[in-house]
Amino acid sequence: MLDIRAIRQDPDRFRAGLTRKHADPQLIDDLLAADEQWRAALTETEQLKSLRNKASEEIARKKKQGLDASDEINQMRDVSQRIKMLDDEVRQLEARVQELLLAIPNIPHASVPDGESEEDNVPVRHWGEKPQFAFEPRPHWELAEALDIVDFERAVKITGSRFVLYKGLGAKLERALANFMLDFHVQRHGYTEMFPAFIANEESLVGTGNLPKFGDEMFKLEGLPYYLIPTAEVPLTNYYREEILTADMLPVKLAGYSACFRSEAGSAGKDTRGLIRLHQFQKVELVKLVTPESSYEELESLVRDCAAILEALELPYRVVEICTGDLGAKETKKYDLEVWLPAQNTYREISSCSNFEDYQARRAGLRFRREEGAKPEYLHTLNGSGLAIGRTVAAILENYQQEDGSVRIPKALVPYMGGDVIRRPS
RNA sequence: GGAGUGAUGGCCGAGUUGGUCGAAGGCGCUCGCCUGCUAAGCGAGUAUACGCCCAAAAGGCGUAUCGACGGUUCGAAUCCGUCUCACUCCGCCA
Repeated sequence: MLDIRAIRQDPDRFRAGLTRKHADPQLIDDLLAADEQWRAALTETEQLKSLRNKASEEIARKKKQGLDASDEINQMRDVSQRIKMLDDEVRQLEARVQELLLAIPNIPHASVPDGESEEDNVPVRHWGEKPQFAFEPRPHWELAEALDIVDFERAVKITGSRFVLYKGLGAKLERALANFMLDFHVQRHGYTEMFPAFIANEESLVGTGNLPKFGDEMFKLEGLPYYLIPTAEVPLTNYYREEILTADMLPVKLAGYSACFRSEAGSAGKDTRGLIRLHQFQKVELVKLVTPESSYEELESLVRDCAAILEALELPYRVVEICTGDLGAKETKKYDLEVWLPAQNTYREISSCSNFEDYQARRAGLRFRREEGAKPEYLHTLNGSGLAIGRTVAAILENYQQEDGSVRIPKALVPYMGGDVIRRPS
């Protein structure tokens, strides 16, 4: 959520920001109109309440002295009626302002490259050597099926399409990656490990910005105000919701493993094979709560933290800076890490690292005090995938495959796997 | 799931015959005084949000907030209703 006071003060800046993001700048004018109505009504009730408070004191005093106060009481009867009506109006107008405010996207940071779509995203850095094969590299789903480590067909029987079941060393690989990533971020990067519930309530989802606008991208529990989390970002960012932190707690760095559930509405026909786009996948997510002045530095270090996993696994990747047209609603700036998938001859998103500035912090009431007695200020929040595990499995299978269909295990993962190769069952 | 108890400020805790209660008192914290040092003692201060005034800050004014929502009333922390949460006991359960 944007700062309504900042919008009142300089609406053009926000209209321009929305235009850059290819959002409708008219949203700002709708908001300002509603805001004006709300404040006019608010001023009126507050004046009446002030009158009533004074009269109440007067009545109390008179009664204490045994004097008659029925004149005042009768007058206030009407005033109270009027207040009741106006209060109702104020509530509705305020709700309208809130609704509009919650629906307005964040505006991009000045450094974000302009662009229409993902076509215009800017690769900023490449790492690693793409593997050379003396044979035609096979896609990860073929490898996985041949190795009998992922069962695509039976998973559909058990649940439905876009669900998978890991089996044998596939299941172990999934578990090994989770452990490896968590240990790595905790030990090398100083994150605190968190294991959240996979269900979150509506307040939390509003806090991170998934509601009210993106409810159809999630699975909702029938008859309950609960959703399956689309990412551990939700519980982690909401961990300190409605709290005021002290400066010495910052930066807060959390690493959480969870399953992530996405309805993938509107993605029919895309990535229907393999491990790339599923209704459930597992991920280690990094969340940071930081001071406003440090958030862009923290974004760079977040990208490095996530990239370090790819480097440790020796998977080639590139960093892409997301352009204004491809930026999500909540973000001011975002980098994607894309891993090399040789069988598809393409880079594929495996992590997404974003700065939200105070957009989520305002929604979730995440604040801090610089020192004892100082005014509370909103934090900046960031998050990044470190990494999406299913896509990491896909990347390992494709990059580490050998001609006989076996797959080597990256060195860093061998202690977690207890072996250095996955072979075809005999 | 059944029964009971409770929810007040950073914390503890008064306040339930409705009336200057944003809320006593204590603790904590901040600043100052005092004091060989520390402790103790003394004094002052110590919530949040929103609106208005002010170019802005400082500051001032107003409104709201005693779990949430709604009701009664001129007036509610105090009365009534609904809900939520926490705790205890019983049942069930990995």
